[in-house]
Amino acid sequence: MTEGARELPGTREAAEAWESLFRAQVALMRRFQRDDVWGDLSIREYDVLFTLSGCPDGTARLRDLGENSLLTQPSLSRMVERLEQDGLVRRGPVEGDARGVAVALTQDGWRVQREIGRRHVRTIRRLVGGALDAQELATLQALTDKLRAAQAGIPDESDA
Amino acid sequence: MTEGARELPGTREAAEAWESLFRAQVALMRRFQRDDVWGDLSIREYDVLFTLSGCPDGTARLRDLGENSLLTQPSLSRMVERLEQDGLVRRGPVEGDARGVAVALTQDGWRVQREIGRRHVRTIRRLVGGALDAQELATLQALTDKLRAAQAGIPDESDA
DNA sequence: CGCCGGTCCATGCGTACGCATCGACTCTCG
DNA sequence: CGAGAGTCGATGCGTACGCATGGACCGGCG
Repeated sequence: MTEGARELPGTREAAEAWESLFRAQVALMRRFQRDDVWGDLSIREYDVLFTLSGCPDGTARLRDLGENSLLTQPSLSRMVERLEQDGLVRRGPVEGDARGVAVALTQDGWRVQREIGRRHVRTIRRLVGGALDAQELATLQALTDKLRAAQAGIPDESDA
Repeated sequence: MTEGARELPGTREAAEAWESLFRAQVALMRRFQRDDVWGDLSIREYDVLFTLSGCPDGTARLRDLGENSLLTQPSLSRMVERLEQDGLVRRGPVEGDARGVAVALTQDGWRVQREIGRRHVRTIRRLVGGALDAQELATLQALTDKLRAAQAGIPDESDA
């Protein structure tokens, strides 16, 4: 603490860590986007398929899909509509809640996700695995997992 | 290595680290977006102002701005056009290259960036600083800096 | 000097996005 | 059981986006 400014402890550290995290994500994302592995769909659409592929039966509620996405609810709703027209997902009712929409991967959806994922993971290995060793990767994963998990416990506004 | 699959060493570790990093970024970004600190401009527009605020004289070439952004060149071009109409930046010629466009923060641009930045950094401190301690933040920053820096040295295609 | 490939930014165009809102349904509570 | 608040997803509408392309300029080479 060499400055005289009455800065709350940890503010600079937090801001700089976030900026580094954000910039790293942007730099990698730019390269992933340029990568020629996405076929006909956008990286955001792939992300939805990927999320579904990690859900039981490749199925999730529209609402739950939105939790892991930066898209707004209307945008996600229309994206799923397009994915259904492309035959990659199917929309159906939710057991026990007539408001809900269940989104499920079709056979084609599984296949497309697997094919793109296989190519994509190769790029990840090259760009991420080529930058950090196994120990560093484990540490990075632990820290970002912790960072993400903690968000659930922090309220929207701090002014108690 | 307990699996029989012929998986290249480090592939899973790299993929899992990237997914954790990505999800953490999405989770934080969602909360930042909901945060009521952005005034009239989008988070992407603020990011441009923030980048400019870290450049000498608050000035950068359009091309260089694009390097730190996920936006395409045409989108960035039009965003800067809007920011100029809003009086936040000024476009001018580049010394020694008549093709280039220099983007500079105006007085209003500096002020708006500072005001939003001040509020935003408070949220960062709460959500990021509230999740990791100083040591962890330093480690996270070091790893993501290294990850980002390494991208410059990795070619687009690996198939030599 | 004149040409030619490469770079930099702008523009036409179709599409996906976010915001506001709506209709349908669920849940709570009197 | 019925009313009102809350949740979930769809839709109208204006706008920002990405893709393809164009025009201006730079740099190298004959």
